[in-house]
Amino acid sequence: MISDAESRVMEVLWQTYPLTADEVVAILDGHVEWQEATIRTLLNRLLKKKAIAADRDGRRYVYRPLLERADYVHAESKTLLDRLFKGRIAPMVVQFSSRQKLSKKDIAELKRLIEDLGNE
Amino acid sequence: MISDAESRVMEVLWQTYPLTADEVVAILDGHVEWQEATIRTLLNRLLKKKAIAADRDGRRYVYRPLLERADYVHAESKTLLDRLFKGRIAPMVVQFSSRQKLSKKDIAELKRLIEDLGNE
DNA sequence: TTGCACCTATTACGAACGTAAAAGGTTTCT
DNA sequence: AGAAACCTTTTACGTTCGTAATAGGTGCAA
Repeated sequence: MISDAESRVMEVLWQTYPLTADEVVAILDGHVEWQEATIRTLLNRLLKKKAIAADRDGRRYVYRPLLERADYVHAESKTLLDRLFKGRIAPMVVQFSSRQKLSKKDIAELKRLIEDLGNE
Repeated sequence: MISDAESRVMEVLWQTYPLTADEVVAILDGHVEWQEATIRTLLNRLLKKKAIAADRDGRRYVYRPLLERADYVHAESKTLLDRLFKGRIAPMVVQFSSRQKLSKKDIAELKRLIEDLGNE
């Protein structure tokens, strides 16, 4: 429901909000190669999709997210897992680690998680 | 590069190949609600994208995958991880488990993986 | 050999996307 | 008041996607 380009804008608002359109543009500048007009279009599409809200602030609007990042992230993750790994996370991790060496940090984090899950 | 609908067709061919268009249609029947024509369109788009190949077999074609599932799966996973988790898998697992209880099977599998990775 | 059956290839069409320019409405400066 | 500046809202346009229908070619039965 939220497109790739739109999610770039969401990321900005998840980081800080409220922001004016100009501020969003400023933050994205250098990271993406979009014209200001493009970013305004994306803000409007997100508005129409109720992913963000706009509050009037004097003569301009300030935008803030309505959709929460955690919900979005979970939905996207679940879609991918369902589509490619029958909904299970372990096979994804296994597959991933067979292609790309996990960092020490990753291993440590996973280890800790497993331990926590184990003795609860 | 490969769309959602197209990947449904790829899954069929990854499972068994070569297959005629009719066979693909037969296998998908009941799983998706597409007309035969739709599936043929998808096969042609996949051909154009070089994701599959068609070999003439008498008066018809048999299709087989060119793109390997493991490559596709890895690419898709990586894209998602990069976009949402800065490329790291552990945060994804942590996030996921905070939203959705991991099955015993998942936990066991992860545990085994971690152990294998640990002492190598 | 001619029409039919059976395939494949071409064309269609609306919605969503990426990307952006143009038009409109308010302040504000002069 | 009129023009300029600054925002927002509309409109645009080429692609890709989902979903199909139709046209085109070829071997086989009559």
